[in-house]
Amino acid sequence: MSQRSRQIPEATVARLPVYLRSLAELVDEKTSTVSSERLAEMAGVNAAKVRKDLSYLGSYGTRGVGYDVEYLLFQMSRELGLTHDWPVAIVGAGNLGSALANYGGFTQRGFPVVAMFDSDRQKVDNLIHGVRVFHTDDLASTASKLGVGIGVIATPASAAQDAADKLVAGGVGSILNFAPTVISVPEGVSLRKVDLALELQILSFYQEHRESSE
Amino acid sequence: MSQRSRQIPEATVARLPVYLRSLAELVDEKTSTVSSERLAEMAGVNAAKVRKDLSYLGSYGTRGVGYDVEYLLFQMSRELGLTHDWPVAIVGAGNLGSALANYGGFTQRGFPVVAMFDSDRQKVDNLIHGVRVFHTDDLASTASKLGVGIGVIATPASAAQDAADKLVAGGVGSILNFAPTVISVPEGVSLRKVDLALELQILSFYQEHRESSE
DNA sequence: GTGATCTTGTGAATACAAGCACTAGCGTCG
DNA sequence: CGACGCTAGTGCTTGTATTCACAAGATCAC
Ligand SMILES: NC(=O)c1ccc[n+]([C@@H]2O[C@H](COP(=O)([O-])OP(=O)(O)OC[C@H]3O[C@@H](n4cnc5c(N)ncnc54)[C@H](O)[C@@H]3O)[C@@H](O)[C@H]2O)c1
Ligand SMILES: NC(=O)c1ccc[n+]([C@@H]2O[C@H](COP(=O)([O-])OP(=O)(O)OC[C@H]3O[C@@H](n4cnc5c(N)ncnc54)[C@H](O)[C@@H]3O)[C@@H](O)[C@H]2O)c1
Repeated sequence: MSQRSRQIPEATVARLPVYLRSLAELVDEKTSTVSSERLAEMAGVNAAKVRKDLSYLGSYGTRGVGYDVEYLLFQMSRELGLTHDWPVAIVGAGNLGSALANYGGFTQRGFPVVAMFDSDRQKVDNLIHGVRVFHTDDLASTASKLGVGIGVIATPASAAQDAADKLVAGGVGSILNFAPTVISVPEGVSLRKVDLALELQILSFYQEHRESSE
Repeated sequence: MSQRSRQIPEATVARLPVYLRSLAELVDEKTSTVSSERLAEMAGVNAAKVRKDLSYLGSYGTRGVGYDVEYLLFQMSRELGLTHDWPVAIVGAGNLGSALANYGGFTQRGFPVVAMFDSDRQKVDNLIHGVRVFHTDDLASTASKLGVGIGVIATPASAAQDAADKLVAGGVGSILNFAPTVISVPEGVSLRKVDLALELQILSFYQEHRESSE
C-alpha cells in the first residue's frame, strides 16, 4: 500500500494549475480560507467540479468552513511536482525560441531554461538571455548531461519530429511542441502542443457559424 | 429548413484544423484521394474517429475508394469559415504581441493583423511589421471600424479582462488570450486561451508521477 | 446542549466522447 | 456479369467527464 493509486482524471489535471494560480492570488491578498464557490468563480468553472477535483488530492477541506489556502496550495504544488525545478531545453533558436528564452515567466515558475539547440552553426555558442545555444548534433548528450526534464520544440514544422526524437534519445520525458505539425513520441513520454493557427481556425469556425445564424 | 442544424461536437471541431493541415500536405504531394486510415495516421488519431468526424460535414467520401483530397479540403475550409479572411487585432504591443505581429504564419493562413493596441503612449503610432499601434482608448471604435473579428490579448494578466471588455465593446466575437489569467466574456463570444505556464505544469505533473513510480 | 447555517465530499444521474464492429456501396477483375 | 476486395458511414457499447443533490461534519449563537 505504498502507492496511493488514486488515478487523477486528465481533465482534472489540466485544471489544477488554474486553481493553483487562483490560490497564489489569494495568498497575495492574505486570504486564509476559501470556499469551493469562491475558487470556482476565480477559476471560471462550477463549484461542484472544484470540489470533485480537489477531492482527488485528498480531503483537505473543512466542512462548513472551506479550504485552508496555504495548505491547499502546498498540497497542490506537491502533487503537480512543483516543489522542485524542472530544467527546460528549447530546440530552435529562432524568433519564437528566443522570445521564450527571454521570457522571465518560465524560470520564475520553476522551469529554468538550461540550454537551447539549433542546427544553424551561426547560432551555436551564442548566448540568448544568458542561455547557451548548442548544436543539435549534441542534443541528446547535452540534454542528458544537464538533466533536462522538459523539451520545448520551436523549430520549423519539418524539423519537429527530428527534434522530438533527439529529445527522447536524451532522456527527456515531456515535450511541448509549438511547431504546427503532428509529432509522435514513444509511450511513456508526455506530449502537449500549442498551435496558434489551430486556435484561430477553431475560433473562425464558431464565429462563422454564429454569424450565419444571425 | 434553411438551417442544417447538424450540430458538430466540440471535440470534432478541435480536430478539423488538424485534418485540414494534413489535407494541405496531401495536395502538396499531389495525392488526389486519401483513405480514412491514411488521414488518421497523419493526424495522429484513429480511423473510426476520422470517419465519424468527417461524416458531420456530410458524406463526401466514396466507399471502396476514400475521400477526394481537394474536394474535402474545400468543404472543410468552407465549414471552418476559411474561405474569407478574418481581420485580427492584437492588444499589447510588448514582446509577445510584437512577435506575433512579425510572424507571417497568421496572414498567410487568412488571419491578417490589421491593428495593434497598447496603453503605453510611447508605443502608439509605431509601426510593427507594418501594423499600426493605436491607443487602447480607441480600441472599441477602431476595432469596430476595421471590422475586427478576432482579438488576441497579449497584455500583462492584470490588464487582460479590461482588454477583453474593450474588444467585446468593439464587436469582436472571438478572443484568444495569452495572458495567464481567467477572463470572462458575455455569452455569444468565443474564448480560447494559450497558457504556457499551465502547459508546463501539466507536463510536470505527469513527469513527477512517472518518475515516482519507476 | 440544541438548533440554525455553512460548506465539503460523494453517490447517482446525465451528458459527451471514443471506439468497435458491422453494413452498405463502389470498383475491378476474371 | 457476378463475386470479391476495399473503404465509407453508422448503430451500439463502453468509457470518461460533468453536474446535481443531499448527507455528514463543522461552527456559531444563545
Ligand atoms: N514566431 C511566432 O510568433 C510563431 C507563432 C506560432 C507558431 N510558430 C511556430 O514556431 C516555430 C518556430 O517559429 P520561428 O518564428 O521561431 O521560426 P524561425 O525560422 O525564426 O526559427 C526556427 C529556428 O529553428 C532552427 N532550425 C531549423 N531546423 C532545425 C533543426 N533540424 N534542428 C534544430 N533547429 C532547427 C532554425 O535555424 C531557426 O533558428 C515554427 O514551427 C512556427 O510555425 C511561431
Ligand atoms: N513573452 C513571452 O514569451 C510570453 C510567453 C508566455 C506568456 N506571455 C504572456 O503574454 C503577456 C504579454 O507578455 P510580454 O512578454 O509581451 O509582456 P510585455 O511587458 O513585453 O508587453 C506587455 C504590453 O502590454 C501593454 N499594456 C499594459 N497594460 C495594458 C493595457 N491596459 N491595455 C493595453 N496594453 C497594455 C504594455 O504597454 C506592453 O507593451 C503576458 O501576460 C505574459 O505573461 C508571454
